[in-house]
Amino acid sequence: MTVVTRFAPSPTGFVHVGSHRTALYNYIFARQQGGRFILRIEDTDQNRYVEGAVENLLSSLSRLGVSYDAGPGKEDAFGPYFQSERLSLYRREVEKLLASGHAYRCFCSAERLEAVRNEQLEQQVPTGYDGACRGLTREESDRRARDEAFVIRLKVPREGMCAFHDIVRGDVEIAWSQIDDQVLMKSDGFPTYHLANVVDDHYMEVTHIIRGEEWLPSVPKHLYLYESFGWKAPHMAHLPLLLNPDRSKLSKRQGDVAVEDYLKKGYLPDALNNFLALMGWNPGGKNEIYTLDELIAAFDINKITKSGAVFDVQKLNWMNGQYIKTLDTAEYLREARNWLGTASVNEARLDTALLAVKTSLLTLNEIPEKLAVFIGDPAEPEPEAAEMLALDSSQTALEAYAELLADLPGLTAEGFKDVMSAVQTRTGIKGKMLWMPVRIALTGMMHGPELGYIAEYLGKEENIRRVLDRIEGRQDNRIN
RNA sequence: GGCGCGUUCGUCUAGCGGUUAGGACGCUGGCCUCUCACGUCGGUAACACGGGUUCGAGUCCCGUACGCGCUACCA
Repeated sequence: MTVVTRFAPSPTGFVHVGSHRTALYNYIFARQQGGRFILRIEDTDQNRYVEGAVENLLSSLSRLGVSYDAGPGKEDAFGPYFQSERLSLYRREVEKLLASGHAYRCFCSAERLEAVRNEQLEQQVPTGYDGACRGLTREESDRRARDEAFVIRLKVPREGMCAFHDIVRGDVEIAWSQIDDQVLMKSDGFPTYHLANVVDDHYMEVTHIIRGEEWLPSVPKHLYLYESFGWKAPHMAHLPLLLNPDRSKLSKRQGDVAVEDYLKKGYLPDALNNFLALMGWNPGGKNEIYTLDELIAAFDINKITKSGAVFDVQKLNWMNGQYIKTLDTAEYLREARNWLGTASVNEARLDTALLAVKTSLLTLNEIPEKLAVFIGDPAEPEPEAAEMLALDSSQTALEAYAELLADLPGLTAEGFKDVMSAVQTRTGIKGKMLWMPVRIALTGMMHGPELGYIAEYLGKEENIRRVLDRIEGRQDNRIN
């Protein structure tokens, strides 16, 4: 039997990183098993419709390289893949349940339901439907259905235990007495998640349901539905939640949660996938860096972690930095040029500057600030830097540097090292005492990217000009 | 409140009865003939608690505590 997994989000906004992790696991498992991965849009709640949410979802998946075999825009015999386009199917199926006595019509008003609920809350007893319509005869139900609004509820067993196996949790037991007579069909004719997901998973031949832990408590309802229909239930794996640093469920209040937010900040898709895949599953061993293909090869659905995982941005940052470093020059340059923002860098030498900051980047959006050292006039030296500059040896070094440079046709990062060696040979000044004065003269600062890159970026003339500016008593005696 | 799930360094985790409890991030020290970063070599730090079972428990069982989830005509 070929494995079929599905990612079934409801289009209510942006793609949460936790949702993306779920999508990833479904995708990775299907690919690994040589199976199919499908995308189904669970748009059964008309009140939660959000403009553009589907488009956003699709683009998010595509940007992260998670492709589906069937779904929106990729229809096949098992579609359509929008639940809102499958309403007649749900109605047909729920009729079967009504006929077999596994479900019943409920005519209770929203007001009555609320009153019941308040009463239960007050009495401190478990809340849930009180079963008022559960015992209605078929005749009475049919009669009232002609002119009264109703919902259809599942008639769950009242006694005994529901035991099932979850790939992540192992054996789980829940008493049927704890399960409510869940609404399957709303009064607006739309199915609830519970009905729709069971019907669709069956007809779409889904073999493995991989979803968030929040669904674990409703498994009995789903299992009862499968049983009532006479269908075989898929295997299930309920994933641990992603958490905030304070261990509450990952939420907007404590940072970014949308995949798109991270993309906007300059995180690479591969890094994001890698990081998310390792939240809840781990191959063991020293390595933490895995491409999507490597994840597919290494993944083991039986080794998914049980406990929630705190989303640690620091580790994501590190991982993203690792991915940036492994980008080859052409790829990096192409990507980096999209992140210049308003930084006005010398177009002709842009690549030199970009390459100079490559290893120091954690995220691509740091590029403008990292490039600042290359732009405009050198900064005014801090006291410590000015002090260093004033040293006799510094002055000697700078003079030698300017003179030796003047004899050269041009300046490259490589040539810069040669000049520095020559300065050392001539003056005997070396190490920090040699490099610092030059760095300060060129940039005004004591920190920054590798000096050779900066020297190359500025060019011979500008090097000489800046150095001479820092030689005392020589301000009026420029070489240019 | 009820039910369910969970609990190994600060964080992500390895461990599947006998280990000096391993790795990664972070933090930190050294090195890399300039700084920072990179890289590299070290260091720091954990089995929630209490009972069992066993020659032996992070690993199995029970309880307690704490955390989280569910408890809708939302998913």
